Amino acid sequence: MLRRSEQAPPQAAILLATGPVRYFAPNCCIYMASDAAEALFKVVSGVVRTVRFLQDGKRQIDAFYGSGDVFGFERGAAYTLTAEAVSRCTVISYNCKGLDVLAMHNPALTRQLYVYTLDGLGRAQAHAKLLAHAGATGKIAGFLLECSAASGDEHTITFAMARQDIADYLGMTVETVSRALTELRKAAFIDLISSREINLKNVAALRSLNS
Amino acid sequence: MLRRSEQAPPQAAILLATGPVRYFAPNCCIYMASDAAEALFKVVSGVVRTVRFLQDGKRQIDAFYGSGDVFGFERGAAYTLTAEAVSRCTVISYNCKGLDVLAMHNPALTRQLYVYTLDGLGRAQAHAKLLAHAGATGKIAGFLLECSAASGDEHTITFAMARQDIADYLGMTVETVSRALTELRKAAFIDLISSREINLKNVAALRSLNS
DNA sequence: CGGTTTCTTGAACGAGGTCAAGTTGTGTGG
DNA sequence: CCACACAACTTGACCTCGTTCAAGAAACCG
Repeated sequence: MLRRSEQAPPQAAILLATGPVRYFAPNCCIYMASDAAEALFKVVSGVVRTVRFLQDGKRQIDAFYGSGDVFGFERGAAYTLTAEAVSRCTVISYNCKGLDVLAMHNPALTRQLYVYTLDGLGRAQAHAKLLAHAGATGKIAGFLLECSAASGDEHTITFAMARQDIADYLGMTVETVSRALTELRKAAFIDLISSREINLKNVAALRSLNS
Repeated sequence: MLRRSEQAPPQAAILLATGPVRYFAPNCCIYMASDAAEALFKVVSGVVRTVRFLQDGKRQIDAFYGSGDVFGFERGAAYTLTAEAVSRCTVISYNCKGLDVLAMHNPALTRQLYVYTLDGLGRAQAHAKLLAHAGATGKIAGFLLECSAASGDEHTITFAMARQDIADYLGMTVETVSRALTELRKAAFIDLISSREINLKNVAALRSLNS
């Protein structure tokens, strides 16, 4: 998650240029599951999460999106997930119908959409890998590495999200997240600068934990 | 998984028409992780799995593909997963470079690829939902519902895959899979006709377990 | 500075993993 | 067609790890 899209071809500018810009405060809803899927979104700044609410009241986070990432892709006519702002954030929305019309005349745009979807696919597969990975410490290690790769900074991570968000993303409880982090700190693999800021001291060790 | 692609637009025929057909015996390797990602594949008959092998020797199954499904999509130049035949199966391979050339002149084909990728995305998200879902019985219930949706037959499922495959797909052990199935049988939600054939007696109950 | 939320830590419990044995199923050769 | 060998599946007993419940510490905000 938070993986920065690789440098986008010129065509991507179309997406950036044409849609209205919108601002959201933390925890604000961008769209709801079952809403008509009329727009794609591109994150300009801040972090967005897509969420699923289960019958028993539990919450699952499907993905986090950082600047440059595009979200809102749907196979059907309605969103299957809810999108919310994690931090204060800015997104560009792009109307799908308009996009379709444009794509008719612009194969390169269609191709660009295809590549963004591939990004999402890789992201979802990496997420499944983390979830299937037995062991709380390994999951957290993998999550930290994802964050590190997304931020660009190899060694310092600044979380936009709370512990509860991390827990719901990894399918565990806040308590276990906390314990796993202190365990990694005691092993001297990381430093907990503050609750939202972490220093990776031994990336190789984290990588081996994650497999 | 095993979700049958919704009826493909005419353009899909391009994919079907142009590539060489290949046959695989059970457990045969179709491509390996780190191989050059030169082809997409479409399943004609049988079932295929994509697999990830972890350092500790454990195996994760990323997805199952049944007839009509397309697999082999990659963001980069190499496959990140290994594809293997679950049962004896027939697939059509399609060279990616040729596809690129075609797509230049055929926006509809590019769009079709885009839709197939959306399929994969939805599949991966559903998988993540299952994996994050705490509770062995709930996971199995969700898996059975996926299989039922894929097969078309609402009530009878015939597995192509072994228990170990199910376990590696759901991130649990064979023993737990077995126990969860007998639990569902004792609750009279399913009938175990044989080890590879299951009858869903109470779909509503399964659905509520899965949430 | 007080109040609220977030984060961490502790203790007890329970679901799932592990190890081991038994059962069923399948394919092969006599 | 049966006997045998091997693989797949099921079941049981035990133990580990993560959840749950509860309390305390730290950060955030009015």
